[in-house]
Amino acid sequence: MRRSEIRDHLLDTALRLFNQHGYHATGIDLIIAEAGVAKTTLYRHFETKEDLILAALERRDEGDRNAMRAFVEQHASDPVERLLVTFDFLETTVRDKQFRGCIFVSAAGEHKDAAHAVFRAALMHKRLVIAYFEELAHAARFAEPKRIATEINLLHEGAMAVAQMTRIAEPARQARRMAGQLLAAEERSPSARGRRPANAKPHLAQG
Amino acid sequence: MRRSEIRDHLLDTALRLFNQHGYHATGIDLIIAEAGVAKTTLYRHFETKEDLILAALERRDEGDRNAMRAFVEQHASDPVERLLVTFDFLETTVRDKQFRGCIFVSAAGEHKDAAHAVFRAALMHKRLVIAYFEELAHAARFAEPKRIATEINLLHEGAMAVAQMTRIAEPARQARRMAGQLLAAEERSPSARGRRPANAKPHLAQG
DNA sequence: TAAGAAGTATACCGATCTGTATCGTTAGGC
DNA sequence: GCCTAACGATACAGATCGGTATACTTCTTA
Repeated sequence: MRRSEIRDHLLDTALRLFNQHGYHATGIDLIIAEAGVAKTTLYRHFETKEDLILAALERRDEGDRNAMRAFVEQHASDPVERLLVTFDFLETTVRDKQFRGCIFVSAAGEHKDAAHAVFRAALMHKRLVIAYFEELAHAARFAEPKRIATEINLLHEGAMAVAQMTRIAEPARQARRMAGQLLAAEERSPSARGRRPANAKPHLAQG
Repeated sequence: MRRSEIRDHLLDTALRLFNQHGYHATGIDLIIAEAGVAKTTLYRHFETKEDLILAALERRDEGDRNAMRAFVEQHASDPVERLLVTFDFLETTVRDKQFRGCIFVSAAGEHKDAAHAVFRAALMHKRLVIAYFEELAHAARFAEPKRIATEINLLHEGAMAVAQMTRIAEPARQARRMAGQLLAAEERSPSARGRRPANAKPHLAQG
């Protein structure tokens, strides 16, 4: 392994173990053993375990949001449909056999102080995801894109929490159907309704 | 403190600290210090820390579900309204300044192995809550009470996850409005529709 | 009221935790 | 090709973890 790759390899290994066992339950010794590097090397890249966690969350934040954007742009062009397609992306996430809940919610759950850097990093991820939903809701010309975004986000969070316990992908599909039902009843700007009547898209109600 | 009260006092102290700091981050020494008992006493009541966690979750499971039942029965008699009132109970929960996320989701998040006793205890709580929702959905004569129950549950989980991060109560109200919107569009058995037309209850759509 | 169960206080155990120190080796940029 | 920074390996420090042992005291109850 080239030296320039070590940092990312450490982050990926740590993310895998944090997801598998949790943050407190994953020791530094396990991380370096799984990554196959010396402890000195880890502490040359990251000052403390908390720094490692923060860097790992940052990496995952970027990766996840980029992946969602790419998935959405590839699977739908209609802006309303794009909001629903985010649930298809979610389904691919929870369908992974290694899925054990949202790592950001888990991170906040193990660092519950709202002033803690790890909590704030997790919160920032959620805010950026909601901002993306709002961007989609705005493009779809919904009358209240902010509210639509938080509703979509609430359904995402619910599906992930349920899937964390049941370890099945159905909650993601159920959340998609619920979102379709709700969006079909939402007001959109006249120009949007003119081009695409809100009640004329069966996929909206059927998810 | 009477000796018969010590066990419950230990469980309440442990629950408070688990909620405040998490399960791994809460040490035995802190629990006994906060409870004001000797370590020997704790280990006379609970064989291991895991046993303490399990007993604490069990206590909280019973308390929470009883509280929700009592709240619902006190605040609504109409069976559809009762499903929505569960979100008012949720709002009282997340409005507590000490709310830091669902302790069962956090427990599962820190004990991610689906075969782990703590994970299974958390899962059992969720199943019992869904069973109660199904009971309410059945009483409301919805055509698919099982699906309705899981949808209500998904909204509950979403609201709790969002409130865990934002530390505000609004997600609970938003989830109630979403539930009202969804239930208003649901089919109910003829006798139910005969007595109470599904589309004639404005509170359903407005939450 | 006497006996026994359960409480307190404290010292201790071995394991594990994060993080550091030491030192020989290796790889990459000039 | 050489110099230096980064690597691997290992030992270790100091704190904390869950859990036990011991010795003394207090409450409960038959």
